[in-house]
Amino acid sequence: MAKSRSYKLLCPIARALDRIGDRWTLLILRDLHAGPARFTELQKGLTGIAANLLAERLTKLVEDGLARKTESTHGASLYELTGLGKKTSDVIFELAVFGARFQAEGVIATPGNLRTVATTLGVAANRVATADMSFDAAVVVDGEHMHLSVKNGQAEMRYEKARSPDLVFSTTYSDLLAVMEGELELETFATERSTLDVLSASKDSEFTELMTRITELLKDE
Amino acid sequence: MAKSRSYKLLCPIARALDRIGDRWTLLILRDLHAGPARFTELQKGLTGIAANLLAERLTKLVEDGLARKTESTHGASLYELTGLGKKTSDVIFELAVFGARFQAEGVIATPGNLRTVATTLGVAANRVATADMSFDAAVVVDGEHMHLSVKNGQAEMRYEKARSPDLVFSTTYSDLLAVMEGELELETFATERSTLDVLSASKDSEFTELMTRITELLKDE
DNA sequence: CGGGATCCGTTACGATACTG
DNA sequence: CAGTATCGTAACGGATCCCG
Repeated sequence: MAKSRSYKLLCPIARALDRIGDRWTLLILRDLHAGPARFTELQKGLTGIAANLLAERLTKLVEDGLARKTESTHGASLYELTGLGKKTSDVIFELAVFGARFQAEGVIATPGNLRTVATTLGVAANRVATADMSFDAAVVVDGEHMHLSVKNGQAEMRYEKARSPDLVFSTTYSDLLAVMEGELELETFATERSTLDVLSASKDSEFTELMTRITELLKDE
Repeated sequence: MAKSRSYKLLCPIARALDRIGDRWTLLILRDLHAGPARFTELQKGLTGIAANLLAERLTKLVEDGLARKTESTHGASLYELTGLGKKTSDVIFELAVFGARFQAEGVIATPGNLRTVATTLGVAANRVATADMSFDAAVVVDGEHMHLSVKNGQAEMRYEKARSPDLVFSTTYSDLLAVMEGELELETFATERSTLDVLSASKDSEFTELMTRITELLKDE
């Protein structure tokens, strides 16, 4: 079971690719970085993946210790990253930064869910979060709920509803992409293309600061 | 020409993988980070790659603007990274860090040349170099010559002979791997398993500091 | 209905051989 | 030396079926 060609080379990069270099594997990890997910949920987010491939990849991720399968109640299996799996966030972040240089081309499939957005924003936020920031934000994109929590210089974005957020930030997927790609001014985006409901005073400036830093991060090519 | 399945997904990570996610592509980039190389030289370093695959991948890298082919004199073609291609160094560095957690397993092929080592050390050095460092080091591993130049907080390792180095550091591939994997103490490595010929005074402490920082970088998992 | 397993046509890979 | 050509094999992709 679980194939995958191995490079069998004595090099850390090759060893990394033997674990996470297979087709789809990094995208599966990407979606898992947004929190535990079920098989069908992953399949929806990874437009076009075949069921057998997703099953194979998940099996290998579990074998390699990057993910774990937790059977919750009545066989409803949940996949989540292990500590080792979470270490891939830096790789994923650098891929996102590199990929942000290119325009989307040709016919593009819309993802079945926005886990991809959650992770991309999450790893970016984690890079720019400062120690003095501390808040819980509900981020709503095209009606899908995400939960960004920042504390102690660490940021984490989960694809789930926030219970008691300090603020609620709402926008659309296309506007978010536009601002990421530099085609929409952050100013316009913040004032006209999104809404920010502040529930807890003084947290909004921290959130705005974080968003500003993220766009700057992607800007310096 | 130049196939490669495309994810066609609206996500920066998928866009990155459409460029550099194909099998072998990241390893080719790895070797190119050690400086311009010829077809056969790349083929030697990438143990096991088929000639047609290497040709296909190089064509695609050129098409995508990550590499360029410079016909020098009598048809002796050289491949080198473009500015865009060099931007992959962060991705490669993070892959190396992640891969360094795993032990080499099973039957492993020895690389035909040590470009892989040059790049791995080079990207690591680039992360830990400080602005006050400035030297040219000749690094010799198993008789293969590399050139590490550090200046203005930037480090670059090339797979070539240094012309006028400030120091010459010699060791073996297996000892280098052992110290990277934490199986050999840096102290033992530096005093017994390698030689350091200082040609220019005061540069040796800078080099030692750099090496210390690299091993520490890989240590904090 | 969620979570796969099985089957099968298509595509990419890998090894070897061959050519300018 | 720098690839191209060929071909068997392995992996992918899509669909269907199955089981709790």
